[in-house]
Parts: sequence; C-alpha cells; structure tokens
Amino acid sequence: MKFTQLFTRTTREISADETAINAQYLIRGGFVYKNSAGVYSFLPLGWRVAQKIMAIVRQEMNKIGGQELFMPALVEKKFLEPTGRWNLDVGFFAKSMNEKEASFTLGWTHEEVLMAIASRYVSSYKDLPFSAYQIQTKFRNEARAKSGLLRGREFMMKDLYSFHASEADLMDFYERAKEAYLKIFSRVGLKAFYTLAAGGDFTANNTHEFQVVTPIGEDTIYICGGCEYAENKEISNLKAGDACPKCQGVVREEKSVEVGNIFPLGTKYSVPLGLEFVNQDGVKNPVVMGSYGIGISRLMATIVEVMNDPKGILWPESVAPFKVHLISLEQPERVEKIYQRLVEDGVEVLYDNRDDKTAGEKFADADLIGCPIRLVVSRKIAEDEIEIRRRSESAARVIHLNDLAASL
RNA sequence: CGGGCUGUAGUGUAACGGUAGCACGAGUCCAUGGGGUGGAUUUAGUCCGAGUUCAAAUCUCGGCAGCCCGACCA
Repeated sequence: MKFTQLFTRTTREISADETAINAQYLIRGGFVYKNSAGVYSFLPLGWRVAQKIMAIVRQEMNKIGGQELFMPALVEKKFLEPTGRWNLDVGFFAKSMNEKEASFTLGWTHEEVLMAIASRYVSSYKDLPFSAYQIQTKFRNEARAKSGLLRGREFMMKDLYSFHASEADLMDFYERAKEAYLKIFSRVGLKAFYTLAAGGDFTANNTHEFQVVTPIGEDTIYICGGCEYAENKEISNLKAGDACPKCQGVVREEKSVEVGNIFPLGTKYSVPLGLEFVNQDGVKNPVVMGSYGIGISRLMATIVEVMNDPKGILWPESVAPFKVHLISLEQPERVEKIYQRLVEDGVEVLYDNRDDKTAGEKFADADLIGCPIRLVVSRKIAEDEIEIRRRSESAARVIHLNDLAASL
C-alpha cells in the first residue's frame, strides 16, 4: 500500500476532550473515525488491524471446534421475552414505523437467537456437543460511553456458544475455551489474567473474565504475584497485601480491562426456552450451555493502551496494519524497486511515497501509525544499503539490501 | 440514569448586548529535503429552537451534544 493511495491522513491535533490514549492515537493515525460517542467507523488502517485480530480469534475458535455463523443484528421481541431480557434496559430498540411499541431490538447478545436456531436441529444426545460463534456488531445502550473504543455503544464482538449434554462436558469445553482465550490474548501481545468474577445478567454463577492490566481499566482485580490467581473486586474478599488463597503468594491490586469472558450458563436459558434433548435412556433433559465473548474492538483499544509511547502506537507484528513502514526521503525510483520487491516477497508494506512531506513528518507518522519495522532510503546511505529500525528500538542501523529479507 | 462542567472554523482561543478576529491545521504553488522547514495564497465557525431586545456568540427558557464523577455494565 502506498501512502498516497490511502484516503485517510494522520493529524497532529485532536480534540482536548479525547482523553483516552487509544482514542487519541487511533483517531490521529486515521485508524478510526468517531461518528458519535462510543460509535466508531473502522477506516482502512484500523480495519486491517481489526481483521488481523479477527483472524487470530477465528483460528483459535476453529481449533476448539467452534463453527462460525452469522446471526441478525435485529432481534425480535419474541426471542428475548421468555428469558426476561427484553426489558433489561440494555438495548437500543429499533424504531417501529407503524406500531407504538418497538418489536425489535438491536442485538446486544445472542443466546436466545442461537438457541432458537439450535432447537431446530437438537433433539438427541447424539446432536451434542457442539459450539458455534460469530463475529458481529453488538449494540448496547451504554449510559456512559467512554474511553475511546473501550466502552462503546456499538462494538465488534466474537460470541461463541456451546451446547452440551452434561455439566461435566460443559466444564471440559470450558477449560478448552479458557486455553484458547489465553492463546488469543498472548498472540495479540497481551498478558491476560484469568479472573474469577460475577456473572451479571448472564448467570448467577461465578464466571471468569480475562483481564488486562492497564490504568485506564474500569475493573479492579486482585492478582497473586506468585501463581497469578486473580479475582475481580466485585466478588473478592481480598485486598492488596493479602495472602493468595491458592498459593499464599502476595496479592496486589490493579486496574484492568475485561477483554474477554466465559460463562458456564448451565441450564439458565435452556430451561425457560425449552431447549431439550433426549438422553440415552429416552428421558428429556435441558441442554447445558456456555457462552464465551471477546470484544474485538475493545481488544484493539487495549492493545493500544498497553503498547504505546509518547510518539504513537507500537503494534505487535501479529496485528499491525503493515509489517513494514517504508519511507523514501529521496530517490523514489530506487525506493520503488525495493517496495516492489518486498511486495513480491509477500511482505506487508506501507510505503510513504509522499514527495511533499519532510523527513520529520514522515518519521512522526511512522511512529504514530506504529508498524513494527521502519525502513528508510536516502542519500545518506549507499545504493545497496537500507536503514532499518524496529518501532520498539530507538536507534536505527544500516544493513546491506541483500540482508533485508533476513532482517524482517 | 443522578450530579458537575462545557458547547465559537479540523484544533486551540478572542470578541462590553453593537463589523465574528487571531494562531495552528488543511488545500494550492514555489523553495526545502534526516525528526512536524520557510514563503505566498486559499479555505472554513457562533450546536438547535424559542424568548427578551432596535440589535444576541453574549441575557432567559427548552432541547441536543460532548467530557468528567457516580450508578450501571459480557
């Protein structure tokens, strides 16, 4: 991709109201456009990042047997009434043109919807277990959208639902989902703590959240410095300095962002909705369920919150919009050749080919956009050389062009 | 949803109730070319609606929006 082909542009200034680092850098870099508070468009750069995150999530969900599907955002009243979630004051109700009362809400979760689908196909224990997921836009009428992409009214979420014949089978899958989640967060460069938490509107049981430590987080968690056991303050009796209930290590308090969660729903929804299967003895039983969420857009924002410096973002290579940010300061013909060769080698390159920007501006933009590797071509180095610098490093070094491929 | 603060150009700011101005940005052109360079030139604004007034960015009321605190919260 050539910089001059991008229809977006970076900006130096941003509204003073934008206090969250993720909002500042993502907007300034041209990753997202803020349509309304908590409502964002993903621009070409941001969409590339989102797609990379989604690809990782898909890979890990597929590995544990998740089957991807796609459900409607419009959810009719009939789905949510049986579980008492129609009037929960969470959704945006779709405007109805010819009835006084709205009959659709914009989906903020999809247990009921998928269960309606599943009921068409599940009748026997032989139909279980299975799990299905989607990556879709969710809508929640947040009383207070804030912190950039961290708390939106509209956001991207991966929601997976699992269906089982027994509690034991659910918990077996629950463990595998946990491992898959930890893998996902690790792959996008984050350290996530598996945290015991309350279930909110989803289940009366305790559940688990995946928490990433960062000052902007809205949650408070207690983490053991020894075994990394963690509890959310909302259910915890711990306080900083306490002994870990698991290993007696010292517990510390941290602010954190909930990037994912897993709920052992059990039969909470299958009972009211009548989702049953016949077991081997011919007896009807409610399906045992779990649900598992990852906020894709929140995850993207969290990565920015954790990986940045005063100049901009430091994307991990796994989710960076491009691996390489190539800057031409002079001799565009020469740089063009390098660009073409990198592209032919399958390297994702953002080539800053602008001829009306100064070196300082190009460097500043490269730092802001945050691709892992910066390459610079200029008169200062020999024809067969190129300058390389990792975004995480302060100093650049000059290498021979023949060594370029091996250095990426 | 309660409380607080605030709405003037993309950003930051001025203007006694009396001509909406400045800087930066952005666009164009020229020069420049290793950390946001210099010059010329262009562009763009009083959140919306009522009211008071000869006259409203300014005063009043009502909306709406944004930010912060709290409550809430996959």
